[in-house]
Amino acid sequence: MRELTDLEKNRRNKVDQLRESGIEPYPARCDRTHTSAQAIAAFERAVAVETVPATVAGRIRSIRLMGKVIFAHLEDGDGQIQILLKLDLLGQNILDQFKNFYDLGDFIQAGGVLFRTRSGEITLQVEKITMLAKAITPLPASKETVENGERVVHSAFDNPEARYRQRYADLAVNPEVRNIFRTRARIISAIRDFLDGMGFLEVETPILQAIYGGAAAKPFVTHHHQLHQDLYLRISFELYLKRLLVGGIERVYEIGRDFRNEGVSYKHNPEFTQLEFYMAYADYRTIMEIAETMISSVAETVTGSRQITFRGHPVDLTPPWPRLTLREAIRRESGIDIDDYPTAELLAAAMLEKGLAPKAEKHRGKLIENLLSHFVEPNIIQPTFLMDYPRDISPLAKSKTDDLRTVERFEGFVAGMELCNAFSELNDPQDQEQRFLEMSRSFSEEEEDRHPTDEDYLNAMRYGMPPNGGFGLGVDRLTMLLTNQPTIREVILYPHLRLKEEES
RNA sequence: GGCCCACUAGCUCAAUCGGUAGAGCAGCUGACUCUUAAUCAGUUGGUUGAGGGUUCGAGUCCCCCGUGGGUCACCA
Repeated sequence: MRELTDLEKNRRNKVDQLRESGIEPYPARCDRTHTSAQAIAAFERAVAVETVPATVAGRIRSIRLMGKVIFAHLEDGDGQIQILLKLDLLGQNILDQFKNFYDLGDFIQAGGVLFRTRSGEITLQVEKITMLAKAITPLPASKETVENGERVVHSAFDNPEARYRQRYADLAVNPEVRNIFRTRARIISAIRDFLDGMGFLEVETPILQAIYGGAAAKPFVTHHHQLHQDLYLRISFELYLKRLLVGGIERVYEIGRDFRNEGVSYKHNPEFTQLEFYMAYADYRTIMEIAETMISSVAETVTGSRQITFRGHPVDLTPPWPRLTLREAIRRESGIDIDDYPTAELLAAAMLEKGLAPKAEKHRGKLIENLLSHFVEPNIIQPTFLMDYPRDISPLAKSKTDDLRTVERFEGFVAGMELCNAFSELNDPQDQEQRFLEMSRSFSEEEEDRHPTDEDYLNAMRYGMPPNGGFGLGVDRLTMLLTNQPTIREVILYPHLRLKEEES
């Protein structure tokens, strides 16, 4: 247990003193009649005909002692409202009690009547004031003022580590952080509305999986004690969702958490929120149209526009998005035409000339992915679909009929990030079995990267799976885009942080 | 995992060449009946992320560790 600071000890003593004088500093009930916004609206509606009584509740965010009068601002979920305590109305005892026992950060309740101050601010003239929850630890100091219509924050609590570790304090003092998460919730609602409107069924599939699959990632491993069985946290929903197509559900989606045991970065968190949907009788071209329609309409619902600004760049999400083959995009950005280098060795040599240092043991598809992430991805600011990917990095996608080395797959890029990934799903059980075999062969040297073959998935597919298109979207990245945040940590409430060494 | 940067009061930040650790806000005491970063006067508060070293003397230089940020690598 951490020792309290002097400031905290001081406040804790106030709790004791309040109790000694018969006041409970943490009462179970309050009787708020208005939020701050409701109170202000009620006063504006009343047009000074009558007095408007109201009881508001919230956190004390500022106090201005003026001798025989005290101004303060309360903050609640709707915003802030000013309160005024006057000596002639409340008496010396109440005023002294406020001065001695009420601090910034305390939750209080204030009842009285609304009026407008000389400077024009709608304010509650307090008749009764009650402590609702005494704060022991002072909030990280921050003061704000409005200058020329701009909100200026002084001494803002902005150390990223402290903010992420103590997100509660971050949210309490930084309203713009609260807004990010409101927007995030609206994004997810908008996605649901969109898909529900198309007749998709939302489902939940296992997070604990005996056999993981559906993506290229290392899993987290856990263990079921009673069953004596290792389990993996899912790295994707894909294989479970597509089984549902076999079961006759034609349109299905899931929004949930994936877990990938890999490096963290400004666009990677070990757990992240993914949307996947699968649609029978659709192929990747149909999915592409749905993707651009969905993302742009979510943007419009949430931000009011299909044109947004991301880190200073105007980004226009209005469909249709440009479509470009992966081969063409790489050729434009790097000068390498991958079709000129049919083997991994030749391609690696060409990449070496361009200043890349590809690992010799990589296979060709991985090298192409390298080219994509190095030359192409950072340069795509406007939304763009890259299509037609190498078969050997797309084991669940259907090959193009005229080119067996290439599959019907696309990824959507915006603002230098991969946002979504989709393909015409492979539904030929023999082909799928073959792909699984190829995968386990080509990675047999690196135990760590090997993925187990999901026999049951093949069983399902042998019952017959309708042709379908599938789609995956990084919800956190979409949120970054629509809230203009430079790192994924800003759009995840509790991003992964290393355990901090405790001092004993 | 590599490299670079940061870590100083509750918060945000200073501290010259290695020479007494400082400011604003918060806190505390007082003045003030329309303030809103209120104002004014006074005042408390520090194991400079941890540990070790060099030195007469270390926030500052060296070593090591921790955490965070950035970047590169990794990510069938």
